[in-house]
Amino acid sequence: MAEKFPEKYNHREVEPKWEKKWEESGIYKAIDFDEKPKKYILFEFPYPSGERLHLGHAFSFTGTDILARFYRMKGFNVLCPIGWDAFGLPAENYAIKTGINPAIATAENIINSQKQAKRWGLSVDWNREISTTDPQYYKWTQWIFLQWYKKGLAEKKEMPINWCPACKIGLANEEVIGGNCERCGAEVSRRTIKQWVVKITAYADRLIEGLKNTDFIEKVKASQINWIGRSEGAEIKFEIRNPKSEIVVFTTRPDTLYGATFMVLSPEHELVKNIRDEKVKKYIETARKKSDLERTELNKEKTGVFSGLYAINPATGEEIPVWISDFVLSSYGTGAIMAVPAHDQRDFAFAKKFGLPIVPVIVPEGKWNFDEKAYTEVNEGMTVNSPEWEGIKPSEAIKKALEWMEKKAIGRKSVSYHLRDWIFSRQHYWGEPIPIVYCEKCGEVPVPEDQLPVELPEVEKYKPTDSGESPLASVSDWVNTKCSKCGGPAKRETDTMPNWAGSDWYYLAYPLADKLEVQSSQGNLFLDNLELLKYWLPVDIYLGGDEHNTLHLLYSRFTYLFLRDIGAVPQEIPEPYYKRLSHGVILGKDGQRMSKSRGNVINPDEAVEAFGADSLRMYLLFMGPFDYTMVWNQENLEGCFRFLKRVWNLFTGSNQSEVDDQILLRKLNQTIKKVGEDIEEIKFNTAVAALMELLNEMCNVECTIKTLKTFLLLLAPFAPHLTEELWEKLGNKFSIHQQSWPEYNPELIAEEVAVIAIQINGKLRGTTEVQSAKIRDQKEIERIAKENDKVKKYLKGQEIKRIVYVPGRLINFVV
RNA sequence: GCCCGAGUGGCGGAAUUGGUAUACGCGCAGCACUUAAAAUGCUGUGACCUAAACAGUCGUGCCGGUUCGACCCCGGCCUCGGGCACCA
Repeated sequence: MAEKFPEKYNHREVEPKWEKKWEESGIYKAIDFDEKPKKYILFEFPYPSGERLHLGHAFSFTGTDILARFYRMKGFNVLCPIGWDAFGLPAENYAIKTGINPAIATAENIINSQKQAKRWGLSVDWNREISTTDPQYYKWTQWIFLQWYKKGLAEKKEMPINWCPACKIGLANEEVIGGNCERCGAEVSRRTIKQWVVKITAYADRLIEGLKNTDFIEKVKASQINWIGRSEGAEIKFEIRNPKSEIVVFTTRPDTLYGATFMVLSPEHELVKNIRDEKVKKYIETARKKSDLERTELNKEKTGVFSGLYAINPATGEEIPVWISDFVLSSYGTGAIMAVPAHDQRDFAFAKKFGLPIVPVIVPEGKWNFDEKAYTEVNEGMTVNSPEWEGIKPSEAIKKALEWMEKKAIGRKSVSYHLRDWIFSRQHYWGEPIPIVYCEKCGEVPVPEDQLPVELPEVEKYKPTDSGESPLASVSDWVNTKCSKCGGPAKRETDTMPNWAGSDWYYLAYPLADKLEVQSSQGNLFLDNLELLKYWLPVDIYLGGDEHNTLHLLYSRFTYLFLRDIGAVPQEIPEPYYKRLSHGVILGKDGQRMSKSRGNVINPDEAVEAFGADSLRMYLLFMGPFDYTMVWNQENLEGCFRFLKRVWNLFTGSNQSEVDDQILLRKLNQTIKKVGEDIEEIKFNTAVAALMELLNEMCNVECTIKTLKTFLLLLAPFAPHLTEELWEKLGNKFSIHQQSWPEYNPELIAEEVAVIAIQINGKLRGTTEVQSAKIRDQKEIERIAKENDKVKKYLKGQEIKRIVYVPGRLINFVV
């Protein structure tokens, strides 16, 4: 019998007590090369901002923590780490406002965030904590960049970028909010400047193919594939006689070549640069001034200008005019198109506006008015006016057209991608310096690897300079350096890396965390530790938000594939993440996204103070499916608090019995099965419900000590503090979180009696209880069912045409 | 426009993937304890019909289909949420 402990459930006492003990005892340590099977469970590391960690963090971290605790109990060597993605704009903006060095503000925020995370009862391995702003960390972020550089995947290039005229800096796409600068709100325009670019497009196909080595949920795979946007088609050459030149276009519809009645070049196209015509020059000038937003928002009304050039349609041999319009993008395909207004809606709109001819080369099966709309169907209709591929389906004509073009050497198969190369420069201060110097003699020179890291110097002003350069440009001590090749004077690159750079490889840093601190300048973090990486990789379960399903996931997968190509990560492991799960979003109680301006922000720390971390954890998981968008409801949180109080009171009471209650034993075994399966399937809400059901039954009877212990074990991942306390009070040794997950007895799960539904024509008319042993005996069930009074009533005077019996479930009489 | 996801009581959501719709929780109502309230415990709670119980009818966004049987599968819509978008 357990001792009596009649005091009230006091989370304020219980929770900090155990958090301290867990920290001192280090029970959540992940062990390198342990014999137990490993499980690498990862949540997206947070950004430690002045706002502290928010409810969304508490939610996703808790979900991850349930998995970590569960798999630990299941006998796995679990790695569940935490770190800080600490470079980035918020810290820099804060520095601009206050003049406080971002390094100091960030360090402070990290301390506060650590306190929060610990207070939530997360079972992370704090020995492996990392921060992207630590020079020993970003040394390797820079090293990866140098490897790209060596392999020709990183280069400095003239690129059109988003430009904020007020802040005088280039902005990444993610820093442009609705066409305006995220920082100052000014309207963003386009500007071409020299930028570091990483050729992620070289990996486009492999990033698609690699998905088959993962177990990502469908929507994640879909978003990756969508973003890459692979499309197959053809490149076709169009000759220009005067002046002699040619235009190459990319098209997915080579079958419509006979219908190409004009061509369109993007304003940035090479050929356009030599045209002297005033109207053309003017058009190009206005196009340049337009922001991306304007260019795409004006999609209703097409603009354009005739170039004065004519090209030869290689199929018809006819001359067709070449136009210039900004609806053709310079960054996709070849920056030029053949326009087939009869079979492309955009070309159609352009032709209508400028009175260009529309020539159908595919006839639909039904009626079609080519004066109203383009016909774009590929799998229906028949080609016409196309001597080389006449009278066949467009999809077949595509193949024939390709063959014909290849034979005639005017075109070939080609693939295009929506994916663009990755602009890697930022004119910000608070980021990793790009390890390149510019020597007067030798030109662009990479910093030798043994001189890494190139440390970020302190600056006085965090705003960019008037020239649009990074604030680093003004630190002359730092900028002026020596060339590693010739020893002559050189200047450092002053652009820094984007926020993605540090998060590209952080999942590799956790297994290597202790190596980060002690590495020598000669050693190589990756190459020297391949075996360790091989032990821990891949990440078994990666939990994150939908907002990172495309870019972060793509960039980090690309980084991994690249590192694998150069042998820096294990060859045996093709992808960094095996399973990717996305968590949902919690809205404020008004059903709106939480934001300071709306005043609907729920502070997780307040909830923890009022009801305890365990209550909050239970509630976050119980509120709905883990990947749903859900609305915060304080009353439901209190319901979970009540549940924990009832648990406490049950254990406080002295209603223990010596003998197992058979009904309870069955429920207990069913619950062991259910909770375990639900956790594995990320159905936390129903796992919690099952625990509540079990508690309800336990409250109605006297329980054995064994039952009580088992219940605690099942609850342990969800309410780690409470269960640890009660575990101790039952007289057990520390810690409940080092116990094994309970096993269930399959024989005890089966119900003794089955309730069988009786249907007439599929409508429920009654139920009957049958001994489980008899459920296979259809004759017997039929007999019992027919004796049911209600059934008798319905069957009276009816002829039974058919009887459907589902063993143990229902019997249906068809009359 | 394209690609995902979702529509179930007063509310959040369950439903062994074709087999008794609404588990669990919240809310609400009643009762017990209390001088009273809070807390706690117990009972009830889809709608309609009925004095009530029984019985019955309806019921998972809408219309139709398949099936002995459909929240679940098929066809056609509607609404909401998220992402992408002049990508040739």
